[in-house]
Amino acid sequence: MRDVAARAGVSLKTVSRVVNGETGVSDLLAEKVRAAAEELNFQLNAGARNLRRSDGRTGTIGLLLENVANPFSSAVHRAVEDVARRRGVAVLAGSLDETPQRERELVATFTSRRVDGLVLMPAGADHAYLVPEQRAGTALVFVDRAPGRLEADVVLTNNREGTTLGVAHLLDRGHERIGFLGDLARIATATERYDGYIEALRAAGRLVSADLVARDSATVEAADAATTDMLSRPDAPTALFTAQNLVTIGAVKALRRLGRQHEVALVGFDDFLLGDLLDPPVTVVAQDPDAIGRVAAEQLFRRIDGDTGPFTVQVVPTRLIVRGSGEIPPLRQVAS
Amino acid sequence: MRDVAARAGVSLKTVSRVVNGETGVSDLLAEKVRAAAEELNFQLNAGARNLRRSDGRTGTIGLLLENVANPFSSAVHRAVEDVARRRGVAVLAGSLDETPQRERELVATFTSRRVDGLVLMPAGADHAYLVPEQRAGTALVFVDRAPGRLEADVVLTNNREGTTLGVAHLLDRGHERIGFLGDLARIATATERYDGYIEALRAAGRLVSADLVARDSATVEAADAATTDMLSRPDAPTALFTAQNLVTIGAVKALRRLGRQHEVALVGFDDFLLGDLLDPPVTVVAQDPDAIGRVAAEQLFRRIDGDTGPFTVQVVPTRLIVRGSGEIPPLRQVAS
DNA sequence: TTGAAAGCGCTAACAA
DNA sequence: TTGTTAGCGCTTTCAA
Repeated sequence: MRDVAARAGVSLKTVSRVVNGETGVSDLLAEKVRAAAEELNFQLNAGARNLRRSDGRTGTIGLLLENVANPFSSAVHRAVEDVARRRGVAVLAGSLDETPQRERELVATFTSRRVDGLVLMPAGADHAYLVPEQRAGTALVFVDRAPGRLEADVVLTNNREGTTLGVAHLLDRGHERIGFLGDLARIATATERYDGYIEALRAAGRLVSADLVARDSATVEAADAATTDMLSRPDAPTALFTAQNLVTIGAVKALRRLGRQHEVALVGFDDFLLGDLLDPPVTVVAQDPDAIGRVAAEQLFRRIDGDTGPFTVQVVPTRLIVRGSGEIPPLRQVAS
Repeated sequence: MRDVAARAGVSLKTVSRVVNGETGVSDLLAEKVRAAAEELNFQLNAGARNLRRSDGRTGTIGLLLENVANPFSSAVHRAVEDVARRRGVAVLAGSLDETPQRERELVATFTSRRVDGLVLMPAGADHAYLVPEQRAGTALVFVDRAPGRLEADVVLTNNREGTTLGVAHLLDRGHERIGFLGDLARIATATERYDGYIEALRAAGRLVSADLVARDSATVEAADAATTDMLSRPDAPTALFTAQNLVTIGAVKALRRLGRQHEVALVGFDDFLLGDLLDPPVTVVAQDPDAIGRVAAEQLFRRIDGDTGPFTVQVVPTRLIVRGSGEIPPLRQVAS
């Protein structure tokens, strides 16, 4: 910037004014400055500006996701990016892989770069460590999972209600024995979905049978095995509710291998690419990652802009997408 | 940092030494400093450090992708992140949506934050605008597509050879009329894949028939329509090569709707989630986004670490994954 | 082993 | 309308 000033024959401050689009610079000088900046390929140093500025804004936010490569996380990412882009804000992103320690490391990496705010899909359960950061003015919005030991804005999926919706759909079609396959029980959303399953059964006056429940089936392979196992039992379920993406895929694989995909009903939580092209097409309770990301980013920027209202909990609704697998009627038990 | 110094009763410089792990500080003082830093929740300001440091490193890199939410891009993202994480480097990411203007905007957003390097999956064809940036010492690695009017390191997929492999696979099974459905011709990789198709036919002594080629079918809908159209012609192909992800899905949909998915052979370029669960499972020429991202990031850090060797072109091989759809034999034309 | 002083590139506050 | 000075939080340089 000094070089630009020298070349344009003006003071540093004048260059600063032109670069920042401030008023009160004559057209003549402004033009000279612009020409000099162009010739020297001048680019404002955002770090230096931030150091001196009174508002202390870096125009950068941090985004902590389960895994930048997973479809749900990356859809949230894209939605956050779109909101940030409109304001010229850059997005630092990182993956946590359900590792609380990684969460703390990434938060430190981002806050040391003085991000204006953080959108977190948290891996840990205790966020008290963020209190000083929050007090220092960093905006914090949690997505998909609520913070622990910390008050902050949250944007959540309707996990319990969505599951209830899906399970009720199966009950309505006459299924009496509905199996539940879920993600790791230590993950809050997994527990909420399990609660939804229980609630739907209770509401219909059904008993919950322990041998129809397989929680902690976190991978495709585990879900495949659990499904195979559950269906081989004497009192096998006539329908399955799979509470997560990979779990659904594992169940589809197992049903396919057993040749029972047109016999056992299936409703999955969370939509996935090509679910409509499978045979039968998979009925799902779809989340809306796009809305989650957008709502979270908008809340974040509201805080960054100075909103000091009470913390909010925003719930993004799920939607039942009927495609076929969830509408298979119960198989009549053959008397043996 | 000044506060920490005051509280520990030492000079600024001593705190700096401790925080940076420099040697030559007595254990006593170092401990005092650490205690004070802890009490005050001290966190080093990365921006201020960068402003003063001689090497000018920010410990941040920029990553420009086609779209952070698309499976190929996000897999590259994850691989880059993993390499960066090992060095404590943060990653700024953004989507270009095939828009050259957006590419320039994002580059500016990132370079004004003084990233140490940039990994680009470019949208534009002219990268001369990056010359000053490159001269200023920003490391530049292109992925998936080569730069235009600029010399830089590149990591590419074996597009032409991969396509040749897939088309030869169909020729080997006796197909004489093989349709080609491709992405926008202005995208370099799309053209390379088309060239591979031509080359495979030529190598087998076949003629290229214009009515078997539909380039510019960039969306699922366009590919669906093109497939439907092509298969309704008198001299319809007995096999299809689809040169991109969404194009493959469009073709699958069309074949399914026509009820000909077990009749017309299909080989797609680029693998996709659940391709193995479709009926028939889809044979593909798979790229390796993981390797692409890893190799690119490693090259980037080599440059950041001062490697001044000649620019490199690294080609990541593709792999034919045989699943069923590509092994359907040619349908005998019924004499009418 | 420790510290004082200068200055990175920029903007705030004030002066001309 | 334009410019001068100080200082953001840190590291470098040099001195003690």
